[in-house]
Amino acid sequence: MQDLTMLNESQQDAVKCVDGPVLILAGAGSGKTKTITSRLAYLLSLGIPPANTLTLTFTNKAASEMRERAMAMIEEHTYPPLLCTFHKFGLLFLKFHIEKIGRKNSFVVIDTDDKKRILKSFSTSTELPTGMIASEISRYKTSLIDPKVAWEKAEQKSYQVIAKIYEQYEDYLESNNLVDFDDLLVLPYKILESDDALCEEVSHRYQYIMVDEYQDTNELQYKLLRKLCFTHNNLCVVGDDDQSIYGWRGANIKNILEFHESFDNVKIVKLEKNYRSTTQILKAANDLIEHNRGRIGKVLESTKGDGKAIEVMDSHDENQEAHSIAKRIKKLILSGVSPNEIAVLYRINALSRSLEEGLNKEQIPYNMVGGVKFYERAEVKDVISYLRVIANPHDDFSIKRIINRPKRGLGKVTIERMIKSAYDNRQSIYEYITCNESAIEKEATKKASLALKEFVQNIAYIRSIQENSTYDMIDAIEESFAIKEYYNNQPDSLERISNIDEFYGLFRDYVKQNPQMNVDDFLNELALQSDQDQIDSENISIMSIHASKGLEFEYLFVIGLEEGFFPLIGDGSDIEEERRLGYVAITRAKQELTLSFSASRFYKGRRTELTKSRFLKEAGVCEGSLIFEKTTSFKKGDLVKHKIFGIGRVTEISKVGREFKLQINFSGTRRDILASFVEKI
DNA sequence: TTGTCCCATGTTTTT
DNA sequence: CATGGGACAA
Repeated sequence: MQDLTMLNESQQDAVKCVDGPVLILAGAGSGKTKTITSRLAYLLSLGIPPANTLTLTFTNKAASEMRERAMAMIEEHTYPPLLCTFHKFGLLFLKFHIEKIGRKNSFVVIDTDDKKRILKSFSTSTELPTGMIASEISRYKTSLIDPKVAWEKAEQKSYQVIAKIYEQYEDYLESNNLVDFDDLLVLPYKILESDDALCEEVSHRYQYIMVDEYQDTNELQYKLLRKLCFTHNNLCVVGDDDQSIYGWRGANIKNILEFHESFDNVKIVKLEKNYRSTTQILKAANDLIEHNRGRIGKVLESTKGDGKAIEVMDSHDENQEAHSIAKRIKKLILSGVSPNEIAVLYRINALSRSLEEGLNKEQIPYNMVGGVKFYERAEVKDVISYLRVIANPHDDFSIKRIINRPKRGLGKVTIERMIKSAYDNRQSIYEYITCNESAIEKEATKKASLALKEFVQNIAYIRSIQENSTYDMIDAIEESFAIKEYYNNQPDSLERISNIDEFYGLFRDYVKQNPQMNVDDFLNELALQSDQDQIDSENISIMSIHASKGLEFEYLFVIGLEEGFFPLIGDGSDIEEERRLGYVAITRAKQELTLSFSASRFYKGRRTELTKSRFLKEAGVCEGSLIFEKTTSFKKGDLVKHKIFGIGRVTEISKVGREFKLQINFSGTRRDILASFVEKI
């Protein structure tokens, strides 16, 4: 029997509830991962075969962390339980069952960027932004609304347009045997729904299901889970309604709020003991989240003692803010704090710029989490497209990406014409080029048709190498297509080339370690991979609050606590979700928390005056009105610059209403000017 | 076909 | 400010 003495009472409760639906409300820092992994180990120790369990997470990072911790607890010879992301599960499922809906299991998984490219290639005339079309389509798909219904339901013209594009998109995916991220959940659901026998078999197979971060599940994931557990309802979901911060991308907080009504005899276990933060920090978090109405309700209790008071820092502008934070961080590091115990969080990525400058000035190395993902960089995606074409030359989608990269003298017109001819001939682009040499010579310039001929020959050549050795393929690719050479003459060449090399290395490693897998498997696995796990343990971290979920730091700074920035106000913004975001931010801190706001910021090309965030007051860390009590960083004697009058020196400072008026000496002429019109130099 | 310049635009992000 | 996309010239 699994040893549970390391767990507190409620954690043990959660672990021991094996049968039936269980909701574990796990507050921030309450030992959630420990509880889930212990529960998994406990299930196995009861004699439940590992293959009959299924544990689902949202990110690969969470999945691997859990796997690691669970494996440490269970006996070594045990067959590993299935523990993966929702999407990986969908991928595995489709590999086995996609043929039931008349598709081949050699499908290719496309990412968001691919999706947008496809959509862009359709919408020749619409003014609708591609991103918006993409997210609407995603919404339709995850709500199981097919294009026809979408069209019928569309009242506005723009939604009719979207419905049409949606239809075209679905046809495109099917005819090219592509699968997008939504399909990884939608298609398994559709298959299960149309095949009761299979549904029963699958449900029977996964006798014990656990879901992590349940507050982030969407409608479709809920439905899928219902299918998976319908014969037994042994479903254990773990989450925190106060940490639901992905509503904007379809997460449905109702899933967790109404879990006890959706299933019969739900057992609820609350984990409210917090092992992470001091009482002061938790009090602020509790006070803040208290202001939300739509929540189950729980109060975190600290085990770490009172701690230091939360500090509220105010600055004149973002540069001063960055400077002060950099100096504080420097002091912490000099006093012996390890840099990896320090982090700075922000609500929107745009705020990172000034922060980075401030850290650079103090020569503090930092590690920015998030940003452009490795596998999403243009140069890496180019190489991936080459691999896809080599694996399957009829992959028109990937051919289109690389056909003129490196530049082969093919223009938009030539390519379009060729695609159309290929389409009319019912051939793939590759087939068309190989079989219709004479037609191409008529359609394209001499240079272009020669280039095309060489292109398909090279592909065929590499395919022949691949049959003998996948490993040697890389050299042949680089030799034939000179992708690195191409990027050599582009901006950021050094970085791009090293990314390509890194990717080549990854591919070689994969081939070595999985000799039985083919290129397709590698590519599909890649599509589901993100690379945020490489947090550099040597440096301090800076990241968005979203990216900080699940992490913790001894010393934490949160910047940009101003109305409009945090809470962020805009269309589609939800004040309760903003508040939950604030809750997530605060609960990342273990020992010391500093909240910072600035009287003004330079954003979207203009300087805006700001008032401090209502969250400061709601968290009880800042008394007084929301109207920002202005300060000025100008001193008598400062050199300042005015757009018209040029450089001058401050001789007098006074207050006019809530503004500051400076008397400035511009080479002998004294003028009264409002502080916001001059810059310090 | 490709390179350059100007204008519009501007959350959060995983799979 | 900084980036991307469209228009236009070479």
